[in-house]
Amino acid sequence: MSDTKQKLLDGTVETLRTKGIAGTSARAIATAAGVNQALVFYHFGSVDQLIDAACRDGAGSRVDEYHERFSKVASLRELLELGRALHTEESARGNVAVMAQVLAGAQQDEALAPAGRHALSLWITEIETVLARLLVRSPVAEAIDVPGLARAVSAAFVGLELYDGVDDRGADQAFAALEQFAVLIEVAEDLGPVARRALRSRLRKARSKP
Amino acid sequence: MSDTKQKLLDGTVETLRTKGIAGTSARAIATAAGVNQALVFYHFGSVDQLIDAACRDGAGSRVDEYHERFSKVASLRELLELGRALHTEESARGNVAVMAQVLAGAQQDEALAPAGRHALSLWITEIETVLARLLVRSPVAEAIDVPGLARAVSAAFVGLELYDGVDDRGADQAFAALEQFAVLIEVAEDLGPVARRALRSRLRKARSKP
DNA sequence: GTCTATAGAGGGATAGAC
DNA sequence: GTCTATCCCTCTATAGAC
Repeated sequence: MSDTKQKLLDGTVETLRTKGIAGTSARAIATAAGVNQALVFYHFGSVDQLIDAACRDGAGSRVDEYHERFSKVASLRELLELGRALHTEESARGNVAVMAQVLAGAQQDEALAPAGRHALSLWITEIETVLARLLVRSPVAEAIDVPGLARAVSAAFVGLELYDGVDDRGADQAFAALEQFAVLIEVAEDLGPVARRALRSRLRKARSKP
Repeated sequence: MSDTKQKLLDGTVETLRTKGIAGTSARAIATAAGVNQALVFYHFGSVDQLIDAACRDGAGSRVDEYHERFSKVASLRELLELGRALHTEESARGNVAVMAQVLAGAQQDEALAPAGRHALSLWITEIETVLARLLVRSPVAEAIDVPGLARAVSAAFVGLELYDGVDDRGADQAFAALEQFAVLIEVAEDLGPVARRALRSRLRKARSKP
């Protein structure tokens, strides 16, 4: 990867973070990257294609970076704690914010949708793996579709990022409530055999008549 | 409220929905509203101020509209069902999508932040009221901060809206998982006195050493 | 209140020199 | 690969006629 191409990729992430999808133009990106504006089109064809590439590059390297920490998570509470840490760390570096901007742009711009979908899918896969590992043989996993839950958690994370941008105290409160939630599930995980059997039968009943 | 002002408010919502925050210009709004572009500035001063007004107007009337249905919700499962119905109905009319676009824009544009915060706060208040009513005297309410949970739910809803825009099948899966989740909590709500006492003591222990 | 016209900035994209 | 220069478009905002 040539130096200029990487500068443009990094400059795009930077611009999306600081100016949002509405302010991300070829000129703004080139300024952030410290290169000539015409190089956006020479190397990537169009602004949309550059955003696509930058989104994939950024999300890929960031997920790789967090992979080890995900793999060490041993409980739902720890997963929520990692989520909160990730939220804090990434607010500064801005990868979740970038994904939120691309997703917002992708609602109307078909060219951005694949990148947004792909970036989010990387996080979903990571979270799905952890959840599957944590919930194996638990009554919770019997009741809940884990891939679906991973998608809900990932989407919620993006929403919390946007909420944090307009009300950081409210977002803190939301994160705190979710951590209390994790405790609740862990308690359910750890029920004695009698309660567990009762829970299972209740869940079966609820699922058979949805 | 003059006819033109209302046309501009409606046109702004329409434009945010169909073109996103990046494509919402005075000209685009005026075209959608069927009025002259200069009237944006005559009536509202600037595009940002018009978006602010439109966001408040749209969210206010939509929350009013759903208020009765929220007040009739009798269980968490019904709340999730209403959430899913709301998501489906609003995908067409676009108020949640509009809020997502304003929140995305508000990350960088200080002028949009109050409107995004306000619109979301209306939904949060509604959900908080329902949750407080549903969880009164339940072991769940003892463990979880209800205002925080309402914020998490509302933010998650915005994230799911964005996710739906790039992967509607994945979003469906996420909603389904959350509905299964509600069943799980209802089961916990409905434990016998012995299990309930055990749950409480576990929660107390978990909270005392967080 | 509503219109036309326009200033002045910024946008995507390309041609062509180096 | 990189640069300047440029075309043509859209943008916000305002001035001024009606």
